[in-house]
Amino acid sequence: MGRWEPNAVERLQYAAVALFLERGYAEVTVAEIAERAGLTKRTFFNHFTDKREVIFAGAAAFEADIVKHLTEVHADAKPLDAAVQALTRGGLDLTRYGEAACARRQVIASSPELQERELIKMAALARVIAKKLEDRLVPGRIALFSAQAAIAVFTAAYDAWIDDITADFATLMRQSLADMHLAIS
Amino acid sequence: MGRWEPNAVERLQYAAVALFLERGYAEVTVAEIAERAGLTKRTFFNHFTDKREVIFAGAAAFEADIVKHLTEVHADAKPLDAAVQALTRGGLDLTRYGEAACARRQVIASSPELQERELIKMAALARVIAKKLEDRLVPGRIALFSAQAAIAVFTAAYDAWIDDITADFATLMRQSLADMHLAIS
DNA sequence: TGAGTGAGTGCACTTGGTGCAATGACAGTC
DNA sequence: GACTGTCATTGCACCAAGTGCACTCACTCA
Repeated sequence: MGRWEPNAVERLQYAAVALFLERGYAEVTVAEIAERAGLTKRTFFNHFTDKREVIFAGAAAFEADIVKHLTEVHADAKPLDAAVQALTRGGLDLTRYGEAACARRQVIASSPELQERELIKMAALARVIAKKLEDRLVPGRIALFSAQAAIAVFTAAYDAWIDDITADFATLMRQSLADMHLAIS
Repeated sequence: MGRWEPNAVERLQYAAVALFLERGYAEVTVAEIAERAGLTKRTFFNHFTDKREVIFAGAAAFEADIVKHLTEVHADAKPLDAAVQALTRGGLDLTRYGEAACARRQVIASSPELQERELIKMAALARVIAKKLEDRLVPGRIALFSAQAAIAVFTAAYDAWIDDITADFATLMRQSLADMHLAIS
């Protein structure tokens, strides 16, 4: 593979997921990922700030997608409902990448280091959602609680969807939200 | 300081917090922490699995404390109320260590790495609480949502208490819980 | 007094991660 | 066709986190 093959980032992500599935996150070195992608360790760190990040490169796009959906939700929706609607639409966008999503989820589930990173990405997403809710004049703490609850609803629904990839994601979200209401009531 | 001075773990924790406050988490090496504690880097890693963990050594005790309080909550309390009561009592136990808690919080707030670790500790605590709620015959997903909501309530109240260490923690928890109910309703 | 225990140590090693200078494929310009 | 600039990629040296293993040595107890 020549020095100037295109799509270095995609090749690194693909190689990383494949190797993590084969041998487990901790057993794979960055040098091995880079080698499989026909690149070097130095190039890996030009594209990703650390080893975990190769799995979370899509998070920024997902966050942007959620924010876009959130701006399109009817202005007088209650904050929790607004956040849940945006996450439902964002989740539906994700369901296009079914098999890749499963592989990714499996890798994350196998490594505490990756779970840490996922939690902080979700926490950051919650803060962004909360900020957008504040733009709708929702008080700060109510906005944050709504966003956090919506993220919890989304995470539960997404896990359920990974368990049965043929299920309808919007339905899973409705069920998850109903359970959240039962839990808080 | 001789080789057999007692309280190696406490000395390492104390040295770590002091150095992190002085120069920031990332700028301090494990070797420096160990040196200030009169020990070596190797000994540090005999006591803590990694550099972050020196800040979270108390988490296991806190978790055990919460579980104990939870078992003492009246059996027919609603799951969210049960979890919130247990976390309120656990939080009150924490308020004894006021100044140390502030320093710790400040260190964590200054480092994304430490925030990641804190999030996973809280997520683990939520799972433990959820499991105990399931022992009360609360359905799995309701239990998890209740526990996560209670943790969110606790975190908000704890942050408020750090802002004003003279405030009554139980009152802050009540206010935080009320806001959570407003957010979900 | 001598064996055993266990906390602490020294050392070599792997791996994640960074700074810096060099390379070389490509585009555009004269 | 030579010249120039750009930028992804690379090589290299280096630091710090973390580990395995053998060793030391203060203390205990028979």
